[in-house]
Amino acid sequence: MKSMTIAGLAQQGRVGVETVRYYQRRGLIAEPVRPSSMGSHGARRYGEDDVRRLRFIRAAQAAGFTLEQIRELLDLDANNDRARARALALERILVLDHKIAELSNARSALTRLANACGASTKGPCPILQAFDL
Amino acid sequence: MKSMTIAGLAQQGRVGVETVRYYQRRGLIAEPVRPSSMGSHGARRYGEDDVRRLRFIRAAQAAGFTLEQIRELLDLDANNDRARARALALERILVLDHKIAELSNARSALTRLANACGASTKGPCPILQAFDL
DNA sequence: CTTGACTCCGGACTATGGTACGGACCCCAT
DNA sequence: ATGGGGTCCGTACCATAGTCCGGAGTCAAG
Repeated sequence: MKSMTIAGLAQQGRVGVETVRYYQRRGLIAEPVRPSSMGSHGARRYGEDDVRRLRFIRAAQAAGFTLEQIRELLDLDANNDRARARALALERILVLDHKIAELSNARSALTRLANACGASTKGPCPILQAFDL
Repeated sequence: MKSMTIAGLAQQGRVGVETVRYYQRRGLIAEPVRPSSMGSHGARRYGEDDVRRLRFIRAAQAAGFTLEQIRELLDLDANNDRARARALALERILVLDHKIAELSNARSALTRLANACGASTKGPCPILQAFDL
């Protein structure tokens, strides 16, 4: 399993082939040289590094980074720019903390709403009031 | 402050006028009858109910509902469909729990990354490894 | 040596949630 | 009564992150 084609890479990264191609266009994944015996056609081959890169992209996305920011992170990795990487990470942690708090509040509101709507079958279910924190 | 124009409503809901109009097109906010003395022109007037509705939309968005789902919630509120409202709330809580866990993991990963990148100035800053949980 | 699966590529299309624009119209203060 | 700002309306445009399409080339098995 040392070398695979784009379909294999996509599968290992749990994304579609078109998504891989899209990331290539966006500069997130390098387009390997084609081992064309002649002319310029032939399928590209990918390895473990590409799979790691692809997985990193998905994880970073889950962390809320945009593809553009992920592109920067990958560049940073190549450049070994520790300070900038650290700054981006700390910045994102702040946003994440905010987001986590927000979602937790929303969760409380929804729990209250679900309880209120389950409590009885009469009277209005206070949907609009659910988020009045 | 009993009645206001669209600009006032937008301000109270901390959104832009264009956004209010967009929500109207999407059916999230009713378009009040225009108190046209004659013909069919005259600015619409909005009240506290509309502000509440607008704020609800923003809060529900923060909870991860799409505008389409929010439209459904608002319809439910009008219809008093407790069961469906409860189901939507419970469903969303599951997604929220998943999302919160995901973001918490990402936060840990970023904290480790920030530490690693701050620890020393030499050696590679393991950006790609940051999300290998 | 043909057929079918896969690849490459550019460009068009989708969904979501807005944001901007231009012309027509209307209301209020000066 | 007039001029500027606000409103109304449709349409167009934006960013993000894909997803799909059609044609052309290629490769491997039968």
